[in-house]
Amino acid sequence: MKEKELRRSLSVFPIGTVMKLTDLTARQIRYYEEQELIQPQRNDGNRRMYSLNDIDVLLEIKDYLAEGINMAGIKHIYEMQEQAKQKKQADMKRPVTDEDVRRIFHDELLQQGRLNNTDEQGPSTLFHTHKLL
DNA sequence: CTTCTCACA
DNA sequence: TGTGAGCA
Repeated sequence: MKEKELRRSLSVFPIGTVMKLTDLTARQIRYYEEQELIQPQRNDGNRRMYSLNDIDVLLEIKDYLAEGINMAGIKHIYEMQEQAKQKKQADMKRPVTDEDVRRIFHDELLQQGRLNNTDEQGPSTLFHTHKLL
């Protein structure tokens, strides 16, 4: 069950293929990389090469965008996933404190608030992001 | 032909 | 985000 992850991590698709698979423009794909949502590798010719995992993330981003979440919100979602990943180990040994609960609750309120604060643009939001949180 | 970076009548 | 320029 490890070879599979390794294969999904292999960067073998040029941006053109990713565009067709995700329906995103090259501009958007490169922009999301700039936002550190994906980290495609480069081949000898400086061409970006994407992995299946990169494509999965891109597809997820497209869904979040469709649900009205802006880039700031999406970045926070992935930031939290990373935090949860690193914190998981430590939390395994340490019992959950009330401060942990407060932090989690605080982050959720932050994201929900972002739906109203039009710090970016397209405010056709105010939808139901609750099911994601 | 495809992708890259940079810039904006 | 789109789009076009000028390269590789």
